[in-house]
Amino acid sequence: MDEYSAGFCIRASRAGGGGGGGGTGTKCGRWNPTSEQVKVLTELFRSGLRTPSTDQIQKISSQLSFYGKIESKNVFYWFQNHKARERQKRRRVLVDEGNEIMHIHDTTKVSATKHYMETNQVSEPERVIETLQLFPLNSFTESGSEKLRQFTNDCKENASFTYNIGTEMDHPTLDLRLSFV
Amino acid sequence: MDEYSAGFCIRASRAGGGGGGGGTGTKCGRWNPTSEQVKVLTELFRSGLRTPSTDQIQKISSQLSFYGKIESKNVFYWFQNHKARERQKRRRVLVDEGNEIMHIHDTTKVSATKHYMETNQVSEPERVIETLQLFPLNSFTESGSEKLRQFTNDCKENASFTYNIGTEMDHPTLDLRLSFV
DNA sequence: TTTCTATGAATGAATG
DNA sequence: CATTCATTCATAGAAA
Repeated sequence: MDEYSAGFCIRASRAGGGGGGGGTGTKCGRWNPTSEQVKVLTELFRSGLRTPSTDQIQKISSQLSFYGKIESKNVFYWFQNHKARERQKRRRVLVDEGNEIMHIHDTTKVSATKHYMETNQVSEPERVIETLQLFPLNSFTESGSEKLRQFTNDCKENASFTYNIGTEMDHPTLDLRLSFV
Repeated sequence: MDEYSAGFCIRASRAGGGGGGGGTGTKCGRWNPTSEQVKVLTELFRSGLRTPSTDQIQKISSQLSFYGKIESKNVFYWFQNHKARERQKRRRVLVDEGNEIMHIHDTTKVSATKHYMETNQVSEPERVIETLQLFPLNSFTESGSEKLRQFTNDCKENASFTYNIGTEMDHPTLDLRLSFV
């Protein structure tokens, strides 16, 4: 539910068969990477790149646009997801080894393992090779506005907050703003 | 789907509308905003509020607690994230558009490299409506960020991006890493 | 068809 | 304010 969605490409909710997009239109579809794009991205990942900087993302996106439509955010999400899921899998495996009692027919793990076996990912921790120099981490020292501190301890949840805005809180008061004066 | 369903709260009312109530008592780990809450927050953001003060956060949180469980820190984080992602998105879109321009020579292979909708309606200028006066927006300074210069320096590429079009862009370099230097 | 899986996209919650 | 992690939603494509 983000802003840049095309006006009416709504996803109603849970597995909504009602389908806003219709599907056949393919207009609001999500990015469908080509095999070449995936190949390059995977290669970069395997080379050690995990979280490319904004600059890197832009360059990668530019390069990959040769193979088909792509946007920067796609690259961003791809790395984000890829890293997260690799870690997720690893963690699940660990847990699985911990409780080796309850995986009778673990089809999920099998298929996932099969898929990731060919790329040789699971057993490669932080393989930062010579391309490391290409990823300058931008260091910036900046403020420490720990304003959040005030809210972390804040646990006052006045469920019975009585605000007399219009004398009726029955339904959503769209004029909530008025009470902020 | 039965492996990690340890029993988390089920998404109740993100896009469903109404509903809101009911299972608000779930022991969800993280805040799951109601559609009404999101609506109000978005409206506030749209009205120009970007970095609410502590006081404003408290009030907003109190008001929104009517629609469901919420804490001050949720409001704080919401604005933080919304602003950050808005900016991040805008940056990406700008660059993508720039890339699109410099990929005109790709019209040979890339078949359907049309404009993606991506109708960023985010461009809501000074939409400070009448409700602005109702807000003591003491912290409305979008400027003064010297750190922001980090990206102005990046804009240099946009202007004089002399890509080696005629030379070696016939087919993408398979060893992409080297081209990112 | 329906079901399941892989994965793109989104966002709450941090951290620096 | 920028960046990152964790979790979840949503959906295209493969199985069944």
